[in-house]
Amino acid sequence: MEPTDTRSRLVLAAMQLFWEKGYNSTSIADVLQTAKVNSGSLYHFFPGKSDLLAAVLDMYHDGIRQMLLQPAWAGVKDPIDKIFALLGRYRCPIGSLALELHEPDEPVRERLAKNFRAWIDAIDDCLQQAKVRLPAGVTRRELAQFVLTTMEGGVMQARTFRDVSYFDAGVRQLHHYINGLARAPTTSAIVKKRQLRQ
Amino acid sequence: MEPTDTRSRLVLAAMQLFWEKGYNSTSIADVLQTAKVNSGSLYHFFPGKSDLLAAVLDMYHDGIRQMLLQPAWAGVKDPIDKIFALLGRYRCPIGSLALELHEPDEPVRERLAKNFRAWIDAIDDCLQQAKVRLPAGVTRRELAQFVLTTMEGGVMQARTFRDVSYFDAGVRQLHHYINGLARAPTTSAIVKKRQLRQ
DNA sequence: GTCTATACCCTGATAGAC
DNA sequence: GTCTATCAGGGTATAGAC
Repeated sequence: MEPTDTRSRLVLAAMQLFWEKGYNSTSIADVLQTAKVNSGSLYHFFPGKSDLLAAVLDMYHDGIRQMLLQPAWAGVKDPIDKIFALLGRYRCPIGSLALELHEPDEPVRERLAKNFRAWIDAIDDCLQQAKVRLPAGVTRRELAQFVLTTMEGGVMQARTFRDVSYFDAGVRQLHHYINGLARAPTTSAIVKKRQLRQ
Repeated sequence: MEPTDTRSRLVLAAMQLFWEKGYNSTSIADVLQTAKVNSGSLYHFFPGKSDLLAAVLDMYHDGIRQMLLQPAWAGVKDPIDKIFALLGRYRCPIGSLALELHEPDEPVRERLAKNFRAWIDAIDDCLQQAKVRLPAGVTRRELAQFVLTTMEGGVMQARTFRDVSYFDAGVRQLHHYINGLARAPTTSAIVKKRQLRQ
């Protein structure tokens, strides 16, 4: 398993192409050409195209911490800020794939869901850390899902209008919402005082 | 132009199939079979498949008031309630198409945007009617966009998780957000009093 | 405007030698 | 594990008589 063995080259090429052109518009031939691999080799590793997609989704999932969260959160302490650091940097690449596939086969669908869940978990963690600043009535998990909803919906609108500001506007609204919910970052001592006051 | 002329049958069949199976997974042959039309006739009316899609999108756009807004708003007076009546009933059929097409040609993209804009306009109208109940700082248009963002993002998540409750959860969060912004429905007299008080 | 037949291409996938 | 050559099928679109 060298850094550029055949299988890896295939998955990497597929990842890139699926991202750039979408799944349907990427042909096996495209992947072979980009990866500089021959047809026979691809089918040695993968039974078919959708298995290649599954491998790509696995790679996304496995890399989420190291490749996405860590760099986005470098130097960011406040958990709420972390959420928006994430939104500021990424437009969840999985989302485009998720809707492009109208009825994905089960292995693929599972992996899409697994990726979504990983994003929601990451945001949920942030909210958990900001727990004391959130009012009691807030369903944390649901709010975490809502962050992802905003991200996905924003991506879709931005793409259709060919204008990223639609994405930004969605994030701004979400920020407004969460700011309205959460108290400003404070030390736990101050928070406790506030809680007592209510 | 009878009610079931060839062209209409084609557009209607395409609309139905694009909705059920998606655009890519619907073949021309599928459309022909459903519409009970022959290949030659289709190409007499439409240069190609994407032109058929454009016609479908036009039909969606032209029907938005009569077929979507009117039935959803029957008996609903409060403008904020109208927004959620819409969300309660529809899952914006255009959204699925919008992301399925990774890079739609310009005529199609324009029509997708036009449809989105029509939805945003409808929601914007509601917000406009509820204007006095919204705080001054709210960017109305952006909030209207955000409603659509929630809708689209919710559709995507619900589909991936194969669970509509993800959509419902998004709507609930949005409701929570807007409730936090808007004052309760009141007569204009009371509203005026409140405004004076501030 | 409608019909049948069909061209033509690109797709995913396979065969089988090396 | 890798290579070349190739298949079978379905896709969009066309031809040309009626």
